[in-house]
Amino acid sequence: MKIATYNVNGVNGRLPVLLRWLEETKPDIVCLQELKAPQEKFPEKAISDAGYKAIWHGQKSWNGVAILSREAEMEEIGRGLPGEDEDIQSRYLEVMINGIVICCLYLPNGNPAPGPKFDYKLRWFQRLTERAATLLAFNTPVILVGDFNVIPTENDVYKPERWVKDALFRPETREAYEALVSQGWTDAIRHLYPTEKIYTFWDYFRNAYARDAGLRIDHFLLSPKLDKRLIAAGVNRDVRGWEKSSDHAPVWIELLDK
DNA sequence: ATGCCGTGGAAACCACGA
Repeated sequence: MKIATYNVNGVNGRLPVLLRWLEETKPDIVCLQELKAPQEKFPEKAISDAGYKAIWHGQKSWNGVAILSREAEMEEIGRGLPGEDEDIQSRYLEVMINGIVICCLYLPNGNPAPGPKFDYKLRWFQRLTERAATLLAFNTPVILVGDFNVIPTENDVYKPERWVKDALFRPETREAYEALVSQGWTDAIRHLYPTEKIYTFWDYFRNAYARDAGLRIDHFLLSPKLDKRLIAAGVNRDVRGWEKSSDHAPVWIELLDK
């Protein structure tokens, strides 16, 4: 079973690229972030014609997450993170597929930091960590997947010294990520590739992709025991080089079917 | 050190992203 995540940066503007990538790689489950489309403007027909069922949580202009499934039935558990009633940003969607809880997330960017946006990022992170603990307590397989907007370590960025004051790499952010992971989660990419330079995002500016000036900010966190089913993982780097690409590349993992 | 590009929505510019 192949599961992928892709921050599309606009699901409608990205539709040709998204459909080509789905056709070429045929993941079984897909988590999308940054739909940038209201609920009624999600391209349901095109996704359906491509062979995928979809559940999505849209929002006008910003954010938005979706989960697609090619064959397996998919049941929604919930949308939005508990813990802050006034939070109306569409950044979290939770479904059950094949006995696995899939949590598709788009963690706030948090810049400029410090400031209210960074405070929101840290609050959101705390809520995610609480939800993650709740899910772990059920002892069912869970995957936290998506755009975390976190550079976990110096090995996950082309030039760490340039990012130390950035909301993606500040100590508070890395500590929050470490606190979450230490609940017992496995960072799938790092589990298989402990030391390699692996990036999932390259800025549109300054020829970043050609220079390989990238960041690793899209992650799969696997609940205990699920790591034993992890057989492969990678980044579809070439997609970042396609015409009209997102600034993120798709990331994928392959799990042993149970 | 930097929003230089890209997207969406509204309005012919601006907010926002990382």
